[in-house]
Amino acid sequence: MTYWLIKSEPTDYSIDDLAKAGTEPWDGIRNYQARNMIRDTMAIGDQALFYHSSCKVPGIVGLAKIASDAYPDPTQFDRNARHYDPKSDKNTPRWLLRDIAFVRKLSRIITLQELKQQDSLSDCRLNQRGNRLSVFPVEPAHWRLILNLE
DNA sequence: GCCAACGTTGGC
DNA sequence: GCCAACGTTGGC
Repeated sequence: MTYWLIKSEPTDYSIDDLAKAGTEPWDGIRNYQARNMIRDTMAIGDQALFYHSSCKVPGIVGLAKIASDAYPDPTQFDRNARHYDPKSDKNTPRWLLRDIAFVRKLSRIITLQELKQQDSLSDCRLNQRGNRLSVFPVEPAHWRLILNLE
């Protein structure tokens, strides 16, 4: 059982989109470190903080949970997809994904600015420099701390 | 295997 | 739109 943080650009896919869909294949991850965690460490039922990035107010906006095992991301073979990967072979797909399910929206956005002000979260990956991974594990203590800010 | 060039992420 | 901090690619 691992807690996660997953990022999404709200203009691309927001927490409201997930709320409407209920469950959604979490596609487009094209980073080996992220791929390995999706494949090896994630488990069905794991919970995740849903984070909005590259937007006016970056921050945590909701909760989701992992809803499937890992399987090949179909968008890697789609010539017209944004994350098409011509070098990925259908017999040994390079990129995997999992379905994620909507749990709930937070009552308010817990902003990145706020999270940065928490001394106890200074060793959370979110607050470390050059943090560009779109998915990473969150310590249980950090998880509780973050949700207590809600 | 090194490393420069290039591409991407994401806050600001 | 800028730029820091990566990750990836490809020549050698």
